[in-house]
Amino acid sequence: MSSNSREAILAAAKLTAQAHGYSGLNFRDLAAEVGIKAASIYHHFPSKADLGAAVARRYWEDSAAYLETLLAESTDPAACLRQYPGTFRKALESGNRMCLCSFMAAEYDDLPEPVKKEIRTFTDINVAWLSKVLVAVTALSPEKSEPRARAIFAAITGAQLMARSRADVSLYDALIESYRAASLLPA
Amino acid sequence: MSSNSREAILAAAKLTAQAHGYSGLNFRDLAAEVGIKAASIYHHFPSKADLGAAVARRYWEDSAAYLETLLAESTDPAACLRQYPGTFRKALESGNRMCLCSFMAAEYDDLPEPVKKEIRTFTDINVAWLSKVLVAVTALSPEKSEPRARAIFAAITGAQLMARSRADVSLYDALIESYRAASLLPA
DNA sequence: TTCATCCTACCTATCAGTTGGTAGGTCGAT
DNA sequence: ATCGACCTACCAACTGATAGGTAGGATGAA
Repeated sequence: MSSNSREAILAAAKLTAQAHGYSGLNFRDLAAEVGIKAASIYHHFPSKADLGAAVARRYWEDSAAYLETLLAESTDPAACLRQYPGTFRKALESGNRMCLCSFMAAEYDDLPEPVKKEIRTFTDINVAWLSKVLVAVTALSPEKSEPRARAIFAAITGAQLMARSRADVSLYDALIESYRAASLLPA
Repeated sequence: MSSNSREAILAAAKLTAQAHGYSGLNFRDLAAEVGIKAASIYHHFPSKADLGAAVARRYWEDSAAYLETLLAESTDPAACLRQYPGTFRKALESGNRMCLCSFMAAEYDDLPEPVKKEIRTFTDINVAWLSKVLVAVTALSPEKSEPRARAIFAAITGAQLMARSRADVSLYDALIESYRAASLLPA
């Protein structure tokens, strides 16, 4: 068992943050979901900022691992790229949530610095992955693939936001399809 | 003078909401900025939800008026379309704010219904305008221009979010340029 | 083997600060 | 005398955070 609560707290905080952001996180609700008292969370995380940073860090670590697995298990980078938008679709599917870091990007100015840092890292990892895959898939040079990668990531973030505010996953799919039709994303 | 405070409250609330969202709005800070006491705001707006809805409504009304003026004063729809991303740039320029409705789209699930309604209207107006202009500028049919309009709007929202989280207006410009290069937006 | 010590993982109780909101009063202009 | 615009003085609910305590297991020396 040892420190199982820590994992439970991280998991619950992730779900809440995906739906209500960093400011939507509160120790009492979080504790209730985990089955402990609010004060006990401080045993695992010294402050809300630490908890937020830990959640965001875990989030990009998992994302990075998933993206690397995707590339490692496939011989076709183009197929990986096609799957990429789907990774952001999952959150929308279950409970109209969205990518933790896309959400927190909106709150960015009000975030504690440690949390900001993890959010930036999430973006950087995604842009780097996209850029790498774009070089393999398209005729884009490394210098041109990075701006393109950033554009794709930003556009996907926007698609999540729009689909979420209509509580309509199919709108997300339609937007991604439009991005392909407009050749922002390779078809 | 009459009810000048009402306008001052709306103006201050707009700026705050663009920087910190609906949940970031609070009556005490708002009142202090306007120069009255918190309780006096209730004389003009019966609740926070009403204030939020009024701010969002005023926001899309101003946007709609501006967009129509843009079209009316120009004989070239293509020039209007080129100017469109610039309307979202202004908020980023001054104080790293963003479009009120793009921000509130993130908080959407926690918004009171009257506020949600105004946010949807803002999106609808923008998509309708873009769609109309796209028909005039490109060879897209009305049926194909609306999905494209939605894609453009979503992508611009994402660009705002990304630029804001890096506090870098030039990143916004670069993203818009990438959208044009990828022919999501007409060049 | 026993006992003192320490640690982990929680608890209760409480804090100060902030939130949206209300009750009831003041005051000047019409 | 009425009324719009504003005030003071509250309130309950909720926020992140702290102080101090407890039960139970591990550790290590006698």
